[in-house]
Amino acid sequence: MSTIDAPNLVTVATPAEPELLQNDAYIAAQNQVMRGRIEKMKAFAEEGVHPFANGFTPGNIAAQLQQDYGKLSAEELAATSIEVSVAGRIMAIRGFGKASFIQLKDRSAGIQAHVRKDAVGDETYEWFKKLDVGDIVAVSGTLFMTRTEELTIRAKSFKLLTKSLRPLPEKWHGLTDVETRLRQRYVDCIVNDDVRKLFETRAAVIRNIRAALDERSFLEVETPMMHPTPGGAVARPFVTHHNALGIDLFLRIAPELYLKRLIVGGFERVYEINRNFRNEGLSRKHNPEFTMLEFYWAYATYEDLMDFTEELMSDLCVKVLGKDSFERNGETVSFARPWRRLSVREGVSKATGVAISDLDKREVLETLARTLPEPLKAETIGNIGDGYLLMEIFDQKVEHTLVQPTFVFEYPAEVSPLSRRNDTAPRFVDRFELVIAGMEVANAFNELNDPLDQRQRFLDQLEAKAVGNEETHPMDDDYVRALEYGMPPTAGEGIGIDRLVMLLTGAESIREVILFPQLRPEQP
RNA sequence: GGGUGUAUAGCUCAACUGGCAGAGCACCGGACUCUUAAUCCGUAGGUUGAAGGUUCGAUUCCUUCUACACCCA
Repeated sequence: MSTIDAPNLVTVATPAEPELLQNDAYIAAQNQVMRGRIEKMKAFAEEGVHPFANGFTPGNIAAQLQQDYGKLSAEELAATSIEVSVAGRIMAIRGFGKASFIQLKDRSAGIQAHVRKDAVGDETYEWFKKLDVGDIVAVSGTLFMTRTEELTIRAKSFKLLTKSLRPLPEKWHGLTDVETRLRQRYVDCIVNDDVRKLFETRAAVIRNIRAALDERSFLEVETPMMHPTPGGAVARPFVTHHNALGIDLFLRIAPELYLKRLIVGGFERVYEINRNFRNEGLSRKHNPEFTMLEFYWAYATYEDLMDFTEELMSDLCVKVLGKDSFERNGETVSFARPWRRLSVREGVSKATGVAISDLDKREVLETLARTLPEPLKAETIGNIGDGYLLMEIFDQKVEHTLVQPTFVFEYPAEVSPLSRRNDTAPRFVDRFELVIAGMEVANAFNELNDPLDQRQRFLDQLEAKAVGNEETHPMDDDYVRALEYGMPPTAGEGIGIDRLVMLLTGAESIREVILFPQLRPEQP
């Protein structure tokens, strides 16, 4: 157990003083509170107390102390005389003249300390009174229980570790302004415990997914983030430039084609959890960089992936939330298996009242497309194929109505340039998307491994682009070359980690589950 | 890209129809040795997001810009 050397506050003879500390103009430019804290910092430094001391190792963390001793009675605790030391940020100071309570917070939890003048000495107590909410300090002493039954450290000594110059937000209302919370996420994390919890949950989600895949002999790999050809999805990429090579590169929009190259390479089961970048609008569901899991599984089918996804996610839900359901927008979303499986045409048929067989008729699709909530322009309708029309109708009429986890399958081949065709209905591909609470959470399919079909699909995409469709996939000759060596029959899936975390944490916006979401630069 | 709204002290918010810019908390000073938003007394703290305009006078009305939120594309 570490102890704090007395005298408590003196750590070095004379701390080096930054030039700005002597710059009156700089100090005068700060607000009242900061000026006061800079003056205190100066006073500490002048007395040889380093305001940014180093080299203290806490012997305990608050949560462990609370767990081990928080339930003992005052008498039991008094009998033990436990010596502890903690380090943390001062979140509150309640002074009573010759004694004070301070509330500390470390990475694990909060704990209270009681500092008495007669216990630490007059001089030390005078220094103690110069501490501010926000300062980071070390405290050592013995544990006792207050009359209100709060576990408390009876301070024998304390030490300033880090002087805080900026005041924290108000203790009662806290920090609520969304812009400030996101721009100064560090402050958000200091004062909003829910935010810290959310990101612990996020880490648990990723940890559990990784464990589930590792258990099943999937190999975690890292593929390029900078692509010469932006592929694996259809989205506008960010462009960057490599000086030495003299070429433009694209931040990846998906790792898919590289992971499948690795299936060709013989790994058979691979996954990657990392960022994708898409140069598109920002919204509650979209951040330009977002985290995807993609995994590829040789000798499995997309039906195997439905089973696996159900299992993975319902287990994950129980591990993270302790139950297999949660509330969202006033409805209970249940992750209990099995999950609904719905074909695109079935969904559209139910939503529109049109018979499934009629959804193969061009004029029926065109009529539906003209009567959507956001009707397609006549020009657009004329330019796009049946599959695009069908999916547009599905997206507008069906997707947002799917609250419970639903595997939507039977996608048109023309909107799925990388998926394997269905053996009995080659207009469609063996693909599903998982929709939960109206959000696309996963996308999976049997991988197209026929190199000739793949080349033709890329060519079809080029043709679609030539007639004005902006959302098309570019040709990737090397990927086709890889397929020409032979890729075993494989199913692959992508899961949007941010959206999954949104569901499991109740977050309404993707920005809440990303530590530093993209914002416009602040005004200077 | 379009529409609506918001921007005032470190934080959370007021300021009626255009008439001296305020409160709570935090800060600073004082009292107080079991508090939990501690309490009590006192002081101080402002480029009202930015730039223009109207007016005797603008936080308030007008224009433009910036950021953020929500809705839509």
